[in-house]
Order: sequence, then C-alpha cells, then structure tokens
Amino acid sequence: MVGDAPPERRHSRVRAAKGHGGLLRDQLLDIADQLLEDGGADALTIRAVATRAGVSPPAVYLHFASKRELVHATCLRVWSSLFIELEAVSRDVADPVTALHETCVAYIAFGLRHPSQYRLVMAGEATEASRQNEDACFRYFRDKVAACRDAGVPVESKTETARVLCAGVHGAVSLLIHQEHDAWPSDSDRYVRRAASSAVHGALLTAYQASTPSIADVMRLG
Amino acid sequence: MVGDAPPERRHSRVRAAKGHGGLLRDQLLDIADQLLEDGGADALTIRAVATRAGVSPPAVYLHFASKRELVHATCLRVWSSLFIELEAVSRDVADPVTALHETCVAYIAFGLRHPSQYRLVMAGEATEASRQNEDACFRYFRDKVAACRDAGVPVESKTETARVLCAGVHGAVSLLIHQEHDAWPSDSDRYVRRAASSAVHGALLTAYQASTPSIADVMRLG
DNA sequence: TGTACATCAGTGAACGCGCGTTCACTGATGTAC
DNA sequence: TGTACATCAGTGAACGCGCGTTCACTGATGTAC
Repeated sequence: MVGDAPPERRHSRVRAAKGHGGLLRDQLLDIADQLLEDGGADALTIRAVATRAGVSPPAVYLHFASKRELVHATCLRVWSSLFIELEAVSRDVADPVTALHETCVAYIAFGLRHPSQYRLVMAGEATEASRQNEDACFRYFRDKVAACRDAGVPVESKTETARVLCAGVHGAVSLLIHQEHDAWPSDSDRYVRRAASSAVHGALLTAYQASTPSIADVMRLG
Repeated sequence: MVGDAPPERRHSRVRAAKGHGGLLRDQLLDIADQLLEDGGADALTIRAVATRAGVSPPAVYLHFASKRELVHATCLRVWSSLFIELEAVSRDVADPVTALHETCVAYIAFGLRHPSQYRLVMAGEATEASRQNEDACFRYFRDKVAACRDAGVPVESKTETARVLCAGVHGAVSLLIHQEHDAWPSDSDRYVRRAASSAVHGALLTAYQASTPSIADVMRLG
C-alpha cells in the first residue's frame, strides 16, 4: 500500500430530517428481517443492524428500548405476513376440507420460504404478544376444523383435532428447516402438498378413530 | 457478619486416582445432561459443567478438546438412548402397522420426556456424526414403512412416506416443547397416541392418495 | 528399603471476544422574539 | 430580517458481562534403580 487509505466514514447514513426520525425505525426492521434471512437468529444483533443501516449502535435505542423489543417487533411482522397469506388462500374455497388443506399448504410453504423467521417466532423465547399470536394461529386452524365439522365431518374434539393438525404442519416445516438446504426434497411443492394432505387426513381420521392402528385397519381405508 | 467466613473450597471434587482420570469424563457428561434438563441449551457451558463437577474450567479440557466436542458427546448419548427405546417398543409386535404406530408413540414420548435434549439434537448445529444419527433415525422409520408395504399396504414411495411420517412425529414433539409446560394438554398420553395415530394414518393414506382432499373424500373414508 | 523422577490430574489467573447497553456530547434545523 | 434557543437525530467512547480457551504451574502418586 502506498500512502494512507482515505479515512472511511463508518456511519454513512444521512441523518433524517427533523420530524422524520421514525424513518429509521422502519428501515431497522427491514434490516433485521434481512439479517435473519442472511445469517439466522445469531446474526440478528444490535450492532449488526446498526452497521448495516450505516448508523452507530446507540442510534438503535432511539427507536427500540432494548434488543428484546427489536426482536419482538420483528416477530410481529412475521406473524402478520403469515396471517395475510393464510387468509388469502382459502377465501374463495367452498369445500371446508379443501380450504383446510389449502391453509395447511400455505402455512408449510410460508415456513419453508422464511426458515429463519419461522424459527424465530416458533422457537424463540416467548414474549406475551408472541404467544398471543401463536394462540391466534391455533384458533385459526381450529375454526377451519370447526367448519369441517359443521359440514358433516365427524370430529369429536375440535381442539384436540386442531392440535394434531398443527403438529403435522409445524413438523413438516420444522423437519426441513433444521436440515441443510441441500438435503431438502428435490420437488419441494410435491412435499408441501403431500405433508399438508397427510396432516389433514391424519387429523380428521383420528378425530373419531382413536384406537391403535393395525394393518386391517389401514387396508380397510384403502 | 461477625468474623470472616471460612475460606470456601471452590473446587470440591477429590482428585481421581492416578489411572482413573477418565472417571471425570463420564461425570461431566452426566452433568451436561442434567444442565440441559435444568436450564436448556443456554445453561450448558464449560464453566457451568466444571462448577457443578466441583472442578476448574480447564479441567474439562483434559477430556474434551472443545465445547463442541462436549456437546457432540452429549448428543450421541441422546441418540443412543432414543434408539434403545425405539427398538424395545416394537420388538415383539407382529402387525407392522401397529409396530410403526408403537414406534411413533415411543418417539414422541421420548421427545416430550427430554425436551431440552430433543431440542439440542434436532435444532442444534449439525455436526457430521449428529447428521449420521438423524439419517439412521430416518432409515429406521423408513424400514418400518417398508415392512408395512411388504405386508400389503400400498405405498408408492417409502422414502416420501417416511419423510411425511417423520414430519408428523417430529411436529408432535416440537409443537409442545416450544411452549410453556403448562400449556401442554392435560392428558399427555392421550395426545401422544393421538398424534402418533394421526401421523401413521396420514402418511399411509397419503402414500397412494395424493390428490387434494375434499369433504367427499373424507366422508368416504369414515 | 530408600529415593529420584516421570507422570498424571488437576489449579489459578488471565486473555480476547462480541455482545447489550450507557453516557456525555454534537451539530444541524425549525421556531419564537 | 436577524438571532438566541430548544429540539431532534444522531455520534464516539467506554463499561461490564459471560463466555471459550490458554498457559504456566502444582502436588500427589506410582515406578525404576
């Protein structure tokens, strides 16, 4: 190297105009989301967010009282976009079982499309609001199950059935996102639909057929 | 306080006899397991293990080259005890579908009995050996599915079927262990059997019935 | 049987790291007089 | 129109924490001569 390197500006972001400090807040949340995508939950630190925003670490505290609150706000965004996708997908489906299935497909697909975000909201430490969202999600599925029952599908307990259903879709996401991406099934769409179908069939079948399955049992169904 | 407190011995463990340094290794692994149970993965630190063993932190390095290796050894223990329980449960079951179901029950029950250990091996960073164990576990389930097919159950792809099955049982564990313990279903045994039954029914049914489920579809099965 | 010595199972103090967080300060900008 | 001032959006340096890990050292013990 010849000569000194030019002194680098570490904090490159231009300061917001006087009434518009809140602009940084939105940008920080975008960056938090991006960091999750790039490096997982461990990459989501106050310092990393600040650096990528071109700002000093203390600047983050102008908008979030603690790291916990930043993470919390990030989680709320994830839940919100999940709910939007879920609601969009079954809005015009008349058959309640098909609607339930499409909901499951959308749920699993969302999880696989946003693995780090999914891990964060499901496996992260549970704040009060995040648990409320989990509950809301559970109730969403339970209502879909209730619609099936109203249409004549025999369901003994919609809560228990919804629980097993949630276990199925959650597992379909969770199983994959905890593995290397190159171990995923080649036909991702096929896997999603199959897992969703299995969850729906399994949950609804077990809703009134609670005995230990045997081969005669299974053969009769097919 | 009157007078000085007696100088406390920070490292209380009596040193092992000369040829028996390896005794500490086993004890450290027991303690690692216990720490997981008591405080989850975050509580598993070199310092905590050493402290609880009544030993200084560097002593741990006499038996494990790094924290990673300690964690790895802990994981291997977990896998090993899981396999033992899985194999015990279906050894004398003739009906292959029932055997599969009992395997699922044992898997889910194991996960719920050892939540922190389960999280560690499934959600922790994947070492080479831990992935080999995951593979072995998957193959175990796939072989059980193959046995069902050999007995006449129509299964198009045993790999895909096993994948969906694993998703089901994994989800049944994962869904609960990421929640507060007091949000768990009151009748844990009932939940386990129901989830296992759902996973088996769902996976085997979807093994040849891959179309989008509808209400007519479900009614016909019941 | 005595003794020098190698070995073994540890200790104690410290290092460096990245992290969340705090604190005193700054410099531009809109506003009241 | 000029100017003092309050406000706002930040900065820079530092603190304390727990962590994994290293390094020089120690003291008991079995063993060779």
